[in-house]
Amino acid sequence: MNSDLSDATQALERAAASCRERGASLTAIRREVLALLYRTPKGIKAYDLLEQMRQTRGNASPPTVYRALDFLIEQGLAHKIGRMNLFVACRHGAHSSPSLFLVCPKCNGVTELEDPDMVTSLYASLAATGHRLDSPEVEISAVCPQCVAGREAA
Amino acid sequence: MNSDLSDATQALERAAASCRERGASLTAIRREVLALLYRTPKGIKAYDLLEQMRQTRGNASPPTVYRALDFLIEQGLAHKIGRMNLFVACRHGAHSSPSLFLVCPKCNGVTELEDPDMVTSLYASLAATGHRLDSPEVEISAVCPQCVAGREAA
DNA sequence: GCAGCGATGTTATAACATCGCATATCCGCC
DNA sequence: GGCGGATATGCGATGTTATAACATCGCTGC
Repeated sequence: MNSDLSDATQALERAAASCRERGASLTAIRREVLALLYRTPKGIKAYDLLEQMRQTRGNASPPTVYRALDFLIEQGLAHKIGRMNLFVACRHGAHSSPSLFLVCPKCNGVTELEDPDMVTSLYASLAATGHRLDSPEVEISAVCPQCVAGREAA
Repeated sequence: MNSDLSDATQALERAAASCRERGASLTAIRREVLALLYRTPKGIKAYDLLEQMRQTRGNASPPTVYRALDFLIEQGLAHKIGRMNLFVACRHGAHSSPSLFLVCPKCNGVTELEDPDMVTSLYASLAATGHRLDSPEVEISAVCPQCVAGREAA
């Protein structure tokens, strides 16, 4: 039972473990931020995150949030979506392959697309021009199914 | 002779013509902004653009620049690179297919990659998940050849 | 003239992100 | 136990990016 809750808890445990392996530590603040990211799969803005944080931690300030986010991104546990200034949790524990993020311009939601063929194809194109893919984030602006169907669903 | 200069001039003429076709007009301000974009193929930030603008147009303000940029983007003459808050001119007159931008995290440079196969593959993946590609901009963080070679070239 | 309209000017402010420095906390070491 | 360094946090100010809101200008058609 209690699927969501225990899923999130397990994910946090895994995240903590993977940090430990690297000699980093998932402190209380970072853990809270990561938990909030897990709770908002469509992505969340730094200042909305800050507002949430203040409910349990009244003295939270912008640096509190940004430092935690920077840490999580460094650890590969989260990503930043540049276009929308949105942050999302990474879906796969050890982002083995780069991720494609679909950012919906209508509702600002972010979903992650995993498509190995896509990634392979990308790599080939990049290699051909001498580029090297370095960040595991590929952002694509695309209208999400809800907004395609409902014409404004958020 | 005089390759660059006349190239830019020709590009501006083409841009003006394509605006006219749509009932839009490439005014002096917009033309200046576009010219500046042509001169900085690796992309430029809005406030740097503003600074440039002020040299010939002392009263330029943020909205001056942002409105011109919005217009150029609407007309498909420019793109915004979300991750870096960078603006670049579009390379192909009438962006028939979406563009792939390679953003170098080392030097912040932007290059545009045209790869029809890539785009086809992308479309297929998106369609499979119910998404619809709406913006002609796809940003990919990738180290550019110079930085791959030189280990910090900017 | 003057209404209508798109473009521009101008001021202020919203939204996003970082700096700099002081303090606290953890951990290994003596 | 106490010291010292590294890491994390608190906190205020500041820097950077973008838009809101409203006034004005200049053209075009009537």
